[in-house]
Amino acid sequence: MSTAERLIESARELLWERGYTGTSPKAIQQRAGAGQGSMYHHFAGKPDLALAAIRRTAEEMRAKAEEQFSASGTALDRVTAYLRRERDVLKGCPVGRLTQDPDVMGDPALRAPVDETLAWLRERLAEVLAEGRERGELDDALDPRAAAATVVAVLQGGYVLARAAGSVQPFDQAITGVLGLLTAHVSTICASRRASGTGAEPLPPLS
Amino acid sequence: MSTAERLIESARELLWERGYTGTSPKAIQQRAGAGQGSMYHHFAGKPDLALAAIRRTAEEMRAKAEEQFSASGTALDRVTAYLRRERDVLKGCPVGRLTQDPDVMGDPALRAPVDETLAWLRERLAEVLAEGRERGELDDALDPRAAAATVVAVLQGGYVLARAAGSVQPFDQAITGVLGLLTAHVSTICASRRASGTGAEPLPPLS
DNA sequence: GTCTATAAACTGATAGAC
DNA sequence: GTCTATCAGTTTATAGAC
Repeated sequence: MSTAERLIESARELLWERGYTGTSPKAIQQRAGAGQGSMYHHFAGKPDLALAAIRRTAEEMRAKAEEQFSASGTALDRVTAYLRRERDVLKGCPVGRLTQDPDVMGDPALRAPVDETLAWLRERLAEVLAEGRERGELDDALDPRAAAATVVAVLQGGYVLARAAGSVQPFDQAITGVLGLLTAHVSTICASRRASGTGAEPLPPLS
Repeated sequence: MSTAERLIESARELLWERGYTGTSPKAIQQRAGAGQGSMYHHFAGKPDLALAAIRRTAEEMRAKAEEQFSASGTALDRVTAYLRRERDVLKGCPVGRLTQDPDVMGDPALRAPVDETLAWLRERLAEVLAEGRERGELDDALDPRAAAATVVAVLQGGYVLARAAGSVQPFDQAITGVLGLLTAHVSTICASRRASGTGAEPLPPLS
């Protein structure tokens, strides 16, 4: 791996672990095994290197999410696959955590990938949910945009709860909770079943 | 206000705006209008002052939440009041944001109030939801602990989305979304109504 | 109690040798 | 390209005058 690559990867790790303010150029250089001059040869400075790191992290995050979003199965299957995907829960979200960094949010260039990534996640999830509604998998009462924002928020907030507790338990509970709430919107067939006391039964396969 | 008080209040503001790592003793002193010696006379150092500030913020947060939790009305009324309460959305949660600060999470004393506050929020919300279920307001299918974790996560994640977007819109959408999902669990009466196409009507008053 | 002075380490960057 | 040297400013204190 080239020196520039090692610097970017080291910056990605440190930004995830310690944030922008908590990450010094020196720390990045040491982790990358590079000297001062080497870093300033490849990058204009800390913000420039951070931008490269943040862009790569954002890109990677979208690619991983798209794997679940574009998979086969019902809308709820895909949302469940996304939420239940293996994650480094206690490390938190490498993109979401940057929203707490005033120096990142104060720099339009650094902020843009953060903004775009979370906006893309909401849009893409809204599309998946809207598709599920059109197919008759999901209740018409469900607002795809609002539900999408809720799903992304549960994920971001789940990380916060897990880190505070030092345990994945509250994260898992939050995910379980929102999936349970979404299940109640799985077509009106489900609602009528629940009303007649047979809610525990699975739905029939899709046509 | 005494010098010690001014230092604590200044620390609270700066911890909210810039986090622990991003807040220097010098910045706290300047905002408080106090000298170096003054701060070190009243507090052992940055961690000690931060602890006083974090404890106060945590206490205030619990007190505000308890206002809504212990209010009158149905469980859903109280959860709605809590979620819809006026908030400084773009500033984020002064307690939740500390979970992103490795120096806070690495110090057991600083971490404790953060952990305890978010755990208390989940427990208290679970109690409110369990009470609503016992009263027959909420569906038996709803898991109070999971739903409570979801509600707190939506709040914490909503802040993240709002800060990323630079707008309260995704926060409001996430809240609207989770309240919409919860509404589907408002007693089985609601489910049968939705199944029969009269879901827009309000529920009858409680006995 | 509050102030100024001092200090060792770190931060973010530049200069110039190799 | 990579290195070491240097630097002005900041961070987190401590010391001691008032």
